[in-house]
Amino acid sequence: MSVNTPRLRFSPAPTGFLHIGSVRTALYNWLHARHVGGTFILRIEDTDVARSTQESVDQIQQVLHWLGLEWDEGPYLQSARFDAYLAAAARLVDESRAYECFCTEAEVKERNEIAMREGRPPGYDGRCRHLTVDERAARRADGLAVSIRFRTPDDGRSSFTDLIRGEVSVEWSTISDFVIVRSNGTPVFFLANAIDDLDMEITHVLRGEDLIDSTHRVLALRHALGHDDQPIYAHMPLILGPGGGKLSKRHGAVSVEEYRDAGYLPSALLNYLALLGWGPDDDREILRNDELIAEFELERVNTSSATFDPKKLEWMNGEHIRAMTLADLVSAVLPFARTRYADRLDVPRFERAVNLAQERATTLVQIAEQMAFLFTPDDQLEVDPQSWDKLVKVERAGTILDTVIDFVENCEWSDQIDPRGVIEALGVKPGKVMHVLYTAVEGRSQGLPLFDSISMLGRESALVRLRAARSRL
RNA sequence: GCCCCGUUCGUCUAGAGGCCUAGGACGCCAGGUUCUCAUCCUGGUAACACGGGUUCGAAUCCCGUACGGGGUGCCA
Repeated sequence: MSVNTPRLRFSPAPTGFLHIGSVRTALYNWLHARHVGGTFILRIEDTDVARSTQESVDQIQQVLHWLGLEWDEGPYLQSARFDAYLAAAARLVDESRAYECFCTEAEVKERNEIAMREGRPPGYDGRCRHLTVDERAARRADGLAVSIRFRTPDDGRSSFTDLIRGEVSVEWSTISDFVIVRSNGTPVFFLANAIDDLDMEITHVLRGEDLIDSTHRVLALRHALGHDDQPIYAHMPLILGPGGGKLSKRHGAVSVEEYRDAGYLPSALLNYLALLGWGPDDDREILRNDELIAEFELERVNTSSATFDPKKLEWMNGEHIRAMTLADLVSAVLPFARTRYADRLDVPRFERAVNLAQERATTLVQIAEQMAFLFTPDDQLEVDPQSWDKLVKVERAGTILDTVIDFVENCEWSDQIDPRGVIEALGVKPGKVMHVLYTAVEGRSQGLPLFDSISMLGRESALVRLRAARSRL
């Protein structure tokens, strides 16, 4: 009805953590809204009072904020609009487009199971469809619980145009009457969804493919409510776990919080998710948010479901880390450093270490861990067993350490303490034994560049560590 | 069971009838650069699910089969 700006909504159910698939739905809605200058609305679909939690409502908003998917309107809570839905349901009953149903959930379920067993299609059998006024009154007098069921058309087809898939249609006879108000008096998704999209003048509905079949029911409801116009629908492919099937906990992290805590950047997560089912029309893979917005085309979204690949996400996160300014990266790593070595953190050294780690890390957590040796007291430095084994096997390891200790003791101090000369003088190729020094100084045979590391630690601390390794030999 | 949607390298994808002896990216493998590791560079591996049509010509269009996913809830 409004022919003004496009209006889109992300409408999660607050029944748990925000799944990575839901995040992509939010992202595509947001991207399209921003791309066309539309309005992005957050609507919480909490009609299932029993399963919805305030905690989840808060979490959804936190996660969206963290990702930078800011909404323009809302959050609207459906639980605050029950009156509107119930009034509409009452109207539908008056008009005979819906009817009171006295079957209990358990009864319907049982009948469905019997039908399945006997090879008949399941679905509501229409038992309460044609009750007379008297029959209804009698049942109510018996104190039976009442739900309201929508009467679906008996024949004909339902169809709509999907922006991604084209025409989607189905035979009405395969869709049975469905509940729109539970016997506890609360409205069901289909009803609330239909009414809200109407009231909020939603123009584009982008959601997961799992909702494609429910579209027909929502459309029938809209029609019954007096609206024959349809929003533009686009059903996006689902995200599968490695090996196919639902992406679930057994595949690793499936909630955004887990990725955030593992040191992933919002920009990388968004970039990766955007590319799962869509791509710009050139070969670019690393895209900033503003580039995603500029390039995003709903018409280019794929039709087939995609498998989530943690490896590629990790690579992409590394790319985003490398693309950051040092100042941004420093503040991004800071919280991770604080939780690890809060009081020992010294800022100039931290910044220098971040700078060194930037080109060799894929997550923020990795960066924080790579520099841990800098903020660990000398006597608490943990030496990685494998690295130590490797050190022990080096011929003349003791001599090498002695020589380097002597060098570090007497050399002129600078920001690059390079012991290669004295090692070479021993007749040993420095490259082959450098891991000895890494292990002694950093606790691992691999890590931040050694010359910088010794310099950052300072002469005294470096000597303590080298001597500790020497005497442990 | 019935209904809906889908099917290009292991994975994400390009491909809208001839430009495809199918391109890019991740991964993997092999080299190179480098103070370690990583980054980076070079090269390699590897795919149009199958069967019928339509057409001079099909990865691209149609039909069927197989396979995968979703729905069939008083969940959303």
